[in-house]
Amino acid sequence: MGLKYKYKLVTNWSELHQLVAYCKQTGYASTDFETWGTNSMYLRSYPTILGVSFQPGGAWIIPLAHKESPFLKDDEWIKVLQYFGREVIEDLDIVKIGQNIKYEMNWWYKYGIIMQGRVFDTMLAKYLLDEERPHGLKEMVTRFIPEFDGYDLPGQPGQKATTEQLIAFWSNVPLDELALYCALDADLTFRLWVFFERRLIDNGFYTLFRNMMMMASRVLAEVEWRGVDMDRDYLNELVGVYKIKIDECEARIRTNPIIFKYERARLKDVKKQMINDVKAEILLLKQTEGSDRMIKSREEKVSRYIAGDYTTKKEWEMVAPTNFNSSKQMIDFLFESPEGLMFDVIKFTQDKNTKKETETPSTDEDVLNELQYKDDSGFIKDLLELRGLTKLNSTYVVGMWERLNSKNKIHASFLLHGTVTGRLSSRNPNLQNIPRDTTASDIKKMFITSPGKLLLQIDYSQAELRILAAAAKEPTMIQWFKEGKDIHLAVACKKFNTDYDKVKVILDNEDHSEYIEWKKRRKKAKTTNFGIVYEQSAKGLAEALTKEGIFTTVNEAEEFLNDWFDDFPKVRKYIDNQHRFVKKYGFVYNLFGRKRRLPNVDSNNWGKKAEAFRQSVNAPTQGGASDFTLFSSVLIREHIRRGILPSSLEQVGTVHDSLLYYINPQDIHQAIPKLYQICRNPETKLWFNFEIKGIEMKVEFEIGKNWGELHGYNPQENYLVWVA
DNA sequence: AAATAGCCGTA
DNA sequence: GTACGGCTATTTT
Repeated sequence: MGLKYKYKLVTNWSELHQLVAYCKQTGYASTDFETWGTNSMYLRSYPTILGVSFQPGGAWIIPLAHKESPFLKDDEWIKVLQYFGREVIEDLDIVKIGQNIKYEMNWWYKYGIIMQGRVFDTMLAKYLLDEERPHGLKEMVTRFIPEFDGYDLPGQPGQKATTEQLIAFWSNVPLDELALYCALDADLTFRLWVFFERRLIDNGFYTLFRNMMMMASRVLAEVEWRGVDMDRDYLNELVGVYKIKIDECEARIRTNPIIFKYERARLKDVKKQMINDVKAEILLLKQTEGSDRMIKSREEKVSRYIAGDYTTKKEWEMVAPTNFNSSKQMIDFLFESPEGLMFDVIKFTQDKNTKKETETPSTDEDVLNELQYKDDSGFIKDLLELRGLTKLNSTYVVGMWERLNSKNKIHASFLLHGTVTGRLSSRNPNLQNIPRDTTASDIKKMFITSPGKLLLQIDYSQAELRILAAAAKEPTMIQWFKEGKDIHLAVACKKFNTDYDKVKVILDNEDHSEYIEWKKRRKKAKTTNFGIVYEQSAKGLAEALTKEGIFTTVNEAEEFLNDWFDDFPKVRKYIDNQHRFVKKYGFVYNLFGRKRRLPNVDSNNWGKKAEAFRQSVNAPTQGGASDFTLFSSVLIREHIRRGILPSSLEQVGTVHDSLLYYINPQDIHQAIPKLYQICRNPETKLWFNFEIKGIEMKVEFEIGKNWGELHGYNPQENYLVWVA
């Protein structure tokens, strides 16, 4: 980089006092940890240095557990860190600035420091101002402070580096090198704050930033720090069960005569090809003088191949048994090889950049389901089963097992900047895609509670449709929601011109002659309702319904959609309005003032353009619904802090429109009515200066000992006996 | 070693 | 037909 940049190294307590004094004087502290280990929850991880900037243009460095640190003896660095934490991080009058400050909060937790007072996260500021990735500090510096473009700590291991490589690297970075890098991080973060704060205010995002994003950041830091408890014994059991299931399934496939035949023919071909390749080489070598030795070695190779004697890794790979996890190999077996099944290709995969079909045949679940009818060997059925099992096993069984720490907990990260709509994302692991019990009834049961506690799940029902109805001011839909009707059923009743209460009676009686018919009709309506939110085409809706076991033609789906819009004309109008708006301005807002920029409305690529228009309707709907959930979690935390909700209530997760908590059983009956009030009608007027007219959100409560076995809240229940 | 492709789990 | 993240195989660097 060749930049002249100075930082000040703190080498004794008097300099530390000086630094604290400066922070108090300016009222600002932009901080950045460099650490050994990326996750503060790991017992063995620790911070190596802390960079602190109290004004733009420079930074001080506090060496902590770094091996050149002057505070190594008797772990004095912990006292140093805690002193700075108490004096600065816990000082209500000092503004804390950081890039991804939730991460810093979790490091402070580790040493008993609770970040307090005003907090400013440059990453989340940037996210509100521009929701498209990347949101990294490096990228922001490139964009906004180009004179520092490209600064970095050289020689960092890549993303796939092993633990050993990471240890080797981070244990050996010299203090001066690390300090320079860290100082730049802290200083440049400070400089970004300077104009981000201004821009947030100018663009009308300040309320959303302060009252939602920064508050949620604290909520999620606590969620991550707490982690979720896992049933290790049960998980161990599952590991065994899945291994057996997969082995059996694979054995069934391998002994299938059709595979046997294909495998033999394929290996013969491969071998022939390998030998031919070497023979061609020999022919080529024979034209050159003095290559006798090379020819000799290749002739030996040929005889080795003939004898089936392979030595190199590459050779073994070529003659390896068919890998049923490989879509490439499955394409060969299903569609291309004369020794295989020679099915007609059903569809091709889609290029996600151009949104166009590729030339690669698809072997996804839909395709296999269709092929299953033409396959009498049983292979497709087994392949579908194997796919399902290996997916569940690698991601959720072995995957979770590998993440268990010594306290039988898992600490995921919840990202506030993970999506373009305002939803959260979760990773390491993703706790938002754990299979439901209809997919795999055994997986969710591995998520349990701490001893003596119960799980409490708060669900928003039909959140997106309610938001859509409110945004569109659609009177019929609003009326139905107000009456507490099952919206999907109500839509079905309207469509089939039948009285709602009459159908309700039918659906309460499984033996009724029209029971199945109305079940189907409700499903049809539900799928259509979802389709509306995504702006699905008639073709897409027909496919979706057929997939759900309700065969529908495109014409019929089109009729269904037309009827839907006739019933809810204001929704059609709303969609048109969104399209007009985005065409005019290139962006849309949701109820909370969150912005979705969609420059692709002017794209020359038809597919991208159409997608942008769909997003102009979906983003505010999806984002609005998730903002309600997120805001509820903020309010719940505030009520706990004020003592209005019990302190035993601890959030452990969230999945888009539901919140997951632990709670002491004796607190449940006291907490539920308050939670109901908070979630059903959050104080949006007070905090965000808007109200949704006429619509109240609907929340449901479920309680259980594990995530896989939840039961609806019952005011009469004695939950104390559940933990006995 | 890193990036991409395909598939599939969730709301 | 919106919004994600993880795993595995394969291709690219």
